[in-house]
Amino acid sequence: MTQISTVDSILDAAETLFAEKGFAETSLRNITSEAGVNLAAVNYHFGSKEKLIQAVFARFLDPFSEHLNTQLLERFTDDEVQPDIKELLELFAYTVYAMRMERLKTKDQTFVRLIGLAFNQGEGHMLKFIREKYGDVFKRYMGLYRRACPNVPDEELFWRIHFALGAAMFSLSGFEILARIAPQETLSEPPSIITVYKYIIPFLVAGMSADSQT
Amino acid sequence: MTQISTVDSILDAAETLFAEKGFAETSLRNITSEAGVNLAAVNYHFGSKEKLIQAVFARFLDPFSEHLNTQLLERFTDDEVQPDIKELLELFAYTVYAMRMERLKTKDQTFVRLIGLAFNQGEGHMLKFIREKYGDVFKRYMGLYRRACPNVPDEELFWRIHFALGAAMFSLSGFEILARIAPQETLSEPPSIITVYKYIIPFLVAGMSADSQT
DNA sequence: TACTGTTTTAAACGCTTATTTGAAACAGCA
DNA sequence: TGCTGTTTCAAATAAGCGTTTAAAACAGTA
Repeated sequence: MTQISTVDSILDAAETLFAEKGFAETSLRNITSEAGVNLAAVNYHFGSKEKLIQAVFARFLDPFSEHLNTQLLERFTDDEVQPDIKELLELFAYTVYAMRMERLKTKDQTFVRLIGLAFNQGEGHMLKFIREKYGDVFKRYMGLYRRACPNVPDEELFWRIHFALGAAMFSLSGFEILARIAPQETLSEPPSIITVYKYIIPFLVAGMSADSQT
Repeated sequence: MTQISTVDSILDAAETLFAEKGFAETSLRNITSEAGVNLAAVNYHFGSKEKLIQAVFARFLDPFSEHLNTQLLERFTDDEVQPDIKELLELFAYTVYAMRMERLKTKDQTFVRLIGLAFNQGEGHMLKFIREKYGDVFKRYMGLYRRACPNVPDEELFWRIHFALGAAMFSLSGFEILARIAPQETLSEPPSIITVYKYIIPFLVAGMSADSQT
């Protein structure tokens, strides 16, 4: 067990607690006592609670968007070829999953829950922060769907992508609660979050490929 | 303009503010000053903030579940006929829309945002309250999907329904923000929340009807 | 009018919050 | 060792929170 810095233990604790309870419900005293550091450390190292929240997001969104971006440039270079919807969805899912694997102590649904929080209780400035920092990668990703679904008009495609985003975020971030009430196919196999990945891909592929509502 | 009671103005203000900012971020002082009533009125009429939250939910979920239930019993009585997925989705969408129409002052996405809050920051006891009060109607509704998708196993169908729920909740509750950045098909027609209803139905029908992941 | 129960009011309660402060502890270097 | 900049610490600050209280205002009835 290597010694980790004050900054990192604050980020670790904040990430976990934010994902579990939300921003407002998590106090700095919660975070610092969980991290085993002094209360004043947050304001010393980050300046304010607000900036701590942004730092938590930056820590996992930076590698996430970088990973996604390099994969996009690597695997979808040819402008002539029509990208495969399933491949696009799987790439995104795998990137989320890879981020999770990089830090073993983090729970499966932590990242998705944080993203959901940004949308639901960020009061705008959180989404603004995310859009400004990571908007370009997202736009490039959306552009590939544009090419993958040439028969779907721009407006409808925009909403379809957000339908997909919502489906994924809701089911993944609420996985722990939902898995408890979900029926199980086989008793031998305990329900893991992989199940959701397995089921959601064909669901979204079908939705994205549906005939347009002209 | 008819005079409304203290209780109702508290519920109105609480509903709006909760949907906008969440439970924890909305103080009783916010609510009572917005409602134009005394601070103590909340604890006098509702007992506590917690019970006020439940009252806000009950006020719109009671008529919602009743409307949905009567429609289900009315239109899907015959156990032999296989229900149509599109009809099931449209019934749900219409019920949400009808609840919105009943109270004109309420914003389009208020109800969906509240439901989303219950899932995201209810800390369990909110979902418990909803499940206990409205679980039966939801189960009956889910049972119809069971019959409508005979080739999809229970577990996969369960997740598909929650994918659909997530897609709807995310896009509807975030409509105001998303509509601002969405491309518009025709400039003549201003983007309304009806657009989302129009687009999401075929998306979800296709997803729910997709081949199972056996 | 006098008495009733209900509702509203202003003020206070005790507690938690984010943030600030100044001193103490620590590091690296002369 | 003595100095310097960085980091940690306990304590205090001011503000906001949900909730309670006791008195005032109100409505209905006898």
